[in-house]
Amino acid sequence: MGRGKIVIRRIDNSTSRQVTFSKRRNGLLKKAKELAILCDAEVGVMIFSSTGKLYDFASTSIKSVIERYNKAKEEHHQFGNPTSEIKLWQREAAMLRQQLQNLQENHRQMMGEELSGLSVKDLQNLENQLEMSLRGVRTKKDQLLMDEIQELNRKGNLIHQENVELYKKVYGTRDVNGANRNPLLINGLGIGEDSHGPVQLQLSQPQQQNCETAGRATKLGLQLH
Amino acid sequence: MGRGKIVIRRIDNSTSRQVTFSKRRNGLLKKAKELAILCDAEVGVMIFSSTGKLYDFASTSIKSVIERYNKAKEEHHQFGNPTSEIKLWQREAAMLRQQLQNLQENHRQMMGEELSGLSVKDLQNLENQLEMSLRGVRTKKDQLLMDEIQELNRKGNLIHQENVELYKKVYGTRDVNGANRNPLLINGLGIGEDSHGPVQLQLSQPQQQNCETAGRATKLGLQLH
DNA sequence: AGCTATTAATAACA
DNA sequence: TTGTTATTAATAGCT
Repeated sequence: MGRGKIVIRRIDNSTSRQVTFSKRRNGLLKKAKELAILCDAEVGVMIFSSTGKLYDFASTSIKSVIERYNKAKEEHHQFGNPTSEIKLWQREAAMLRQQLQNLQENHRQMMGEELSGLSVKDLQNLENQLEMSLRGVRTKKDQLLMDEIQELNRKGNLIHQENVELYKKVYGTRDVNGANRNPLLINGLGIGEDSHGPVQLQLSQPQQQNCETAGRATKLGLQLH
Repeated sequence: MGRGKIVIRRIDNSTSRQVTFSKRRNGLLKKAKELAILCDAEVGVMIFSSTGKLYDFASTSIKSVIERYNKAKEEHHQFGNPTSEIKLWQREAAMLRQQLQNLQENHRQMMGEELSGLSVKDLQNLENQLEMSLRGVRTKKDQLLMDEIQELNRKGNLIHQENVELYKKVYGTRDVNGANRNPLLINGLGIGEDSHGPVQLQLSQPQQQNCETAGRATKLGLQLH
């Protein structure tokens, strides 16, 4: 229900993620409100943004909803009314520490460290993941470089145009394309030796090749057309 | 969004109200799920139908959401109660959360996700790291496979020895090495067709080759010596 | 429970 | 951030 279809998967781009969060959060809260009114239901919604900010809605009150939830689960006073706030924070810290530890172990393995204890199958999975990551990174890098080159071409063309105009002004309309070549750097970048037109740069090959593509020419470089 | 427009007001007809409740409840839960996934948020929804039945969703767990909610509310009213120990634990948790977030971002990049925002240089560094990791993982895997093969060889040799002993017992000392070959699987593994000695297996090449090593033989397999 | 005609939500863009 | 609009998604009214 937008300009395009999307798959439900964490949005990579942080800005888009925030915009979508804001819009969908409002949508969710509105729907919760409507459900409560239309169907005479008691509804509670709690949302924490990835930055930790809280947004909530309750048709009655969050307190009431939580109490009713606890009652329904027959776990009175289990979560709603912590005895010791300090203990609560200690548990939070312990949980975070645990998460951190898990992620750190995972991270070390992805760094190629601490591999003892892994089976051949584990290692194969890790290897596949790394290969996939590598492909992604290389693709992204190639893309950036291509963009850069395109930008350079654009600028080169502008300069070339400018020079052609200048040439006309200096020499009038006579002999613009003929012999008696102007010593001016006609393309504005000073690398197109024989070119009469605008410079065109591009990657001669994908930036990096996977092993599967080995055997083809692999030199990375700029090529003039 | 239906055959006709409706106003948000309690539906009088009990049957319609129940049908609408069922449909919109599913819609709300779906939207909550999507918000959590798309925007990396922690979301909890609790719904009580007018008949008192409970329906809920939580991206983590209702328990976690409620605890976090309580914490957030307490934090907000904490001005009057600056207990030093609580603040200590809060800072600890905040620090851990920060660490976790940093590591998560790093991890996502190593998984080849969320690469927008990285420069070509960043991507090059990441690529180098991934290549290094990949080499480490492959080396470790090769080592494990080599160990496995060595163990198989050891066992194979033991079996071979045993068979030689049995052969001697059956045929006495005559013609142990001569013609009239025994149909017994003399090496105990059934793959050494012409071998007169113990079987020797080994990796013909490193398990995987990096691009740098492309051009050398790359077939993975077992080789008999 | 299914099926559409419609409305509502929202993804992409400005 | 806030608004606009082309599309998709949700769903109201029926079967």
